[in-house]
Amino acid sequence: MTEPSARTPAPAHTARAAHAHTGAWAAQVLRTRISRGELLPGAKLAEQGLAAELCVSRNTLREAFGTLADELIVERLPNRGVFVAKPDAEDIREIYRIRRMIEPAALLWGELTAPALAELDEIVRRALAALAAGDVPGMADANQQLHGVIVAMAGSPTLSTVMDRTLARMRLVFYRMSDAPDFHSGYAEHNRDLVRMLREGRREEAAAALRAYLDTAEAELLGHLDRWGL
Amino acid sequence: MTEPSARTPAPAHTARAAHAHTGAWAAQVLRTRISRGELLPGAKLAEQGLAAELCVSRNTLREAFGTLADELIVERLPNRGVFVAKPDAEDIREIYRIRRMIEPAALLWGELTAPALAELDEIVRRALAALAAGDVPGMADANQQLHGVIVAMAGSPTLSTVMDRTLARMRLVFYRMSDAPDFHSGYAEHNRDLVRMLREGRREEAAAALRAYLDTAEAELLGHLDRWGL
DNA sequence: AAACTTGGATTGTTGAACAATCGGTGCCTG
DNA sequence: CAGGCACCGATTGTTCAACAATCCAAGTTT
Repeated sequence: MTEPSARTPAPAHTARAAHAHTGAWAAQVLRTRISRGELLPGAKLAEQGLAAELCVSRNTLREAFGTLADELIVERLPNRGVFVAKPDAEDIREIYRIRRMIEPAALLWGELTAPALAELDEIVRRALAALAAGDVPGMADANQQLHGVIVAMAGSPTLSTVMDRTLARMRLVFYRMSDAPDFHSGYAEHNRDLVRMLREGRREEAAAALRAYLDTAEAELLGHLDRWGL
Repeated sequence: MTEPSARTPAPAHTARAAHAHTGAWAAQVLRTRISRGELLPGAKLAEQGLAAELCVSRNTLREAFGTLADELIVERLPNRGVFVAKPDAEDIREIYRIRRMIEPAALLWGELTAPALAELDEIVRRALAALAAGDVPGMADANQQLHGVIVAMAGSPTLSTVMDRTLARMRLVFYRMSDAPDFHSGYAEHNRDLVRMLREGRREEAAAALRAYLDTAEAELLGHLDRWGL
């Protein structure tokens, strides 16, 4: 069953792409919804309703759940259901443990190509523009892209996937703290300095600065999580 | 869940999976079989036969396939079937890209505890004993354990999982080259030196040595892959 | 009011069914 | 005799309907 699905009142969803595997397609739909904040941390994903809404069988939806659970975007409670992951303090610590390892490693030992540097410059430019415009989502996007490109310097698809999933979990953290103040304003200029060090070949310095940066960011997030409780 | 496993031989009778995650149980069974070399790279995993042998439905087995495909232990060719992964040169390069990042990072920035050091010593001791006895599988095991413990110093379950999966892929590489000469003899003493540097707090030195070690190991594997073709 | 029982809803798993696709076989054509 | 083409069986992709197991909440009993 590829395109058709014309048998049900296709809900507000134009997505009817040629899905290689229906399960993967469903996973991508849910991934996107979660990433956009349409499904907030803690929300329940009921099999019956979702299967009907996506026009896939429960079995196929279940396959998608397995994928998302592997990515820790979703939590599976046996016999209770599937819920959007709700990162707690320990999750935040784990996120930063990962980032504190692979990001500085990529800075130190990754391949520093001209295109990569150009890309970093462009992202920094966008981040500074967003900062000047007070565009918080824009700064958040640029920030995530920058750190993704840093890890991409390692040249490893696997590590880039790990980073992508980690950043997806970071987004869940931010959705949990949507009422907390802005975290990104202070980081745009910091990122600019980081790229400058890289361009000048001061790799050890950049790695150390990034590790310090990640330490303070983690502490700040944990502090706000404490303040805003739960 | 799924009990203490311990149930590979008898196919039919005893295998009534306890109600937990039958899919995860099936995945673990296949993971073990592959890791032991009972299923060699390139072997086909037919849905029908395997489902019958494991006493699970095709749907459940398919869930297990999804898990293993995510782990890159298994390759899924659309409409053709599922096969045990057969790592090629590019896979080897990717494996070492990963290891060259996360292992030295763990050495540099991980937590160097006394129990971890004791564990490393014990593993080195076993590796040297295996070397003296000419016990190649023993050396291979000790080697993998050592590098697993190194990454565990990072304190991150996620990174340890990445490393576990990477080592599982390494095992597939070795199964592909079972006719090639022994790779491990030269590494036991190298690992001993590595642990000594760590114990003396010479972290940068240990990280650099490990990166060099990984470079030569990769080159050696790639060379043998070329020599023995395909 | 606390503990127990019951009922309804949801998940976990299965088996069968059907469409889609692949690999090979053998025929036909040139 | 070589090459291409259509058919055929086998396997995969997906769905459906059913049932057992489990959980949650409400109602009942003491």
